[in-house]
Amino acid sequence: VKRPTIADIARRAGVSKGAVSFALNDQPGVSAETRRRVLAIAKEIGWTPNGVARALSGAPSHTIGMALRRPARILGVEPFFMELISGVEAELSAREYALSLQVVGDVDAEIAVYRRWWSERRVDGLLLCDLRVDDPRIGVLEELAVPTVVIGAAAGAGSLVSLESNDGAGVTEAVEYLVTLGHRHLARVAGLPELLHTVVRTEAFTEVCAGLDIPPAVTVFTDYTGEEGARATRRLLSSRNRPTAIVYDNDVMAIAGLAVAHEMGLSVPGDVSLIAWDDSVLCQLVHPPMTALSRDIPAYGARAVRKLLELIAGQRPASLADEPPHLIPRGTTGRP
Amino acid sequence: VKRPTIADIARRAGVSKGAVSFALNDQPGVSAETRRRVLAIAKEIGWTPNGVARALSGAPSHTIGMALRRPARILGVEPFFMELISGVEAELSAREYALSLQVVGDVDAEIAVYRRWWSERRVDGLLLCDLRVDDPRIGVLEELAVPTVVIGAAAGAGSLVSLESNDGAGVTEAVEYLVTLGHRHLARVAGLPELLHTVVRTEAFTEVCAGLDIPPAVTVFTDYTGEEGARATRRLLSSRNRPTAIVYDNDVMAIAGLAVAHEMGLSVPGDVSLIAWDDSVLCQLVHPPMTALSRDIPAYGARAVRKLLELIAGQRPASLADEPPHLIPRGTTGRP
DNA sequence: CTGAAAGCGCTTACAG
DNA sequence: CTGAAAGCGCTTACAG
Repeated sequence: VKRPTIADIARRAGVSKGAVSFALNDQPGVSAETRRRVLAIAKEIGWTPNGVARALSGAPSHTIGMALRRPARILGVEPFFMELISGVEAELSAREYALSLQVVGDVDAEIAVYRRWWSERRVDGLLLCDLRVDDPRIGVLEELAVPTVVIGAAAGAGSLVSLESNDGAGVTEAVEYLVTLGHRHLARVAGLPELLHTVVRTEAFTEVCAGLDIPPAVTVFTDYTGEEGARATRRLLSSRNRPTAIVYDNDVMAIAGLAVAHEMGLSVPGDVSLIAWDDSVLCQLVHPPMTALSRDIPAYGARAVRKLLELIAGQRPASLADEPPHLIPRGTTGRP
Repeated sequence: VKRPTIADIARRAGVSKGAVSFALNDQPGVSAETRRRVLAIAKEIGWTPNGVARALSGAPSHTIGMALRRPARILGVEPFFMELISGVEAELSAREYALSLQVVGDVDAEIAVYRRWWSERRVDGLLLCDLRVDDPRIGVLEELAVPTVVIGAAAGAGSLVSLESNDGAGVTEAVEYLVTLGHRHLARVAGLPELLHTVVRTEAFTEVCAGLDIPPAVTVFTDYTGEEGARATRRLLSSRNRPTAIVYDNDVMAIAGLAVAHEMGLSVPGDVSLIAWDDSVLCQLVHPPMTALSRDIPAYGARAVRKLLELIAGQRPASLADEPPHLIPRGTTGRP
């Protein structure tokens, strides 16, 4: 059950291990004839490279790393990450790259993982998610000089390359749509306030509301769970100055909000309009079906990977904003 | 930015690299005094082990592997895997183990990944999901003799250790409950027919229905998506011999089925009762709330990991069935 | 109890 | 164009 090594190939081919390595890696230093013979023998005896040995010699690992710090209970609930990962995987596996995924408990553990991965050359680059205000990870990764693409909000990405999620455009589209319908009292059930993309959305809300000359949207921060989404909705809908429309930072909270509205005897969209950020089957299946800001998350992950691979290849891709989300009007929005 | 190695420690301590290695790994062969000194120096200069080098020397990698072969679009939709993974991660990280996760396209790619992982000692063991009828992975893993715990159905697990998901108990509970309510015409919207746990559920249905002296449940196979769940429901509800109750193999399909029933003008549970396999926020948030077969999936993942770690430690844990799912009656079930 | 050495499978300067 | 050697950071027999 012993795997063949380059030493086996070298013996059979009657050349040195070094020559075999050059031939196998398409490097100059061997004749065309030797290269051909080495490749044929490698194929014949079923040789495959030993990634661990390569990594120890400092060769690229053909692996990119991603650490997730969201609490476990949110990971299971939000399809966002699995969709992102499926797009990432699709792009990587087409190029024979692997993904190393690690769930971490806190930012120190996360940074320790990056340091280890990079110093052991276990990864050739990183995908960085969920940027926070004054994120300590940025400085560390800049110092390590590990190829990194920041996903999501990018204002605090420092010198790292980023692929922004264009949340501002989403806010604009949602608010303009609601205002066109006649709404003036907007609310937002937001995610974790320390996440940068929450901040970006909040600022965009302020700006867009001011630009359209309506009162600023009331914002309630949550942890993304259905429970907190329901609680926030209950609070908003029982306040004396009840909003006529609510925008939610994810679909789970929007669905929970819809249930609360029904429970309170309010009609949707008659009494209150609802919009979910990120579309999903959930949004299509509830009654009335949920108006949503949709984006192609797997494609987003795939684009981020392509950028990262360019970076690893020594290019210097530009930071950009990704495609804006687009609004899919369904049954939960109407005139106030 | 160069990481300290055991050679640095050896130089400072005035001993050999071998002695340092023994001290660091708590192996016999060094005096208590030397061990203490080595440990102190390692801590002082911030030494951490290089996993790649250890792996190349055949030491345990403190990593377990898991390959997922579900199509990407299903991964994003079903919370099952993220919940399982979060339980697995929780248990692993408490013991300083890492998880290697790889999404693969087909069974050959999956087997290739296992061979590579094992021969490079990138993993100490595997978690195996989604067993199929005559699963070719079993024979390969038996031959490689890699510590493996099979999750889910275990009938075809060969000599591998398994932690069955106890689907039979779930079927019994659901069917007995429906029959007690007065149902006699049951249907089931099942998952992929080639998955072993689908087969196990089908057989359990046949057996339980026969035991309770009611006609066998009509079964429609799907790919787990909401689309196919909706289509299957439409077909069942428009057949001349309409079932009075439908059990779904996952929550997404059950929610889709509920939407179809509403669309067709049928009352739930007045005209038809619905039960979802696996509870989730979706089930709690729809109207009426969905009766569900609930199980603690993170705990299940954690238990599987504990079994695997026992196996890796050289013990021979027994194969068992996990806790049975329990029925949570909600609004979608009632008398026919 | 300790040291010196070989080896894991590869890559990469360094000589010819 | 090719070979022989050193090295990546560790572990583990093998001698003392």
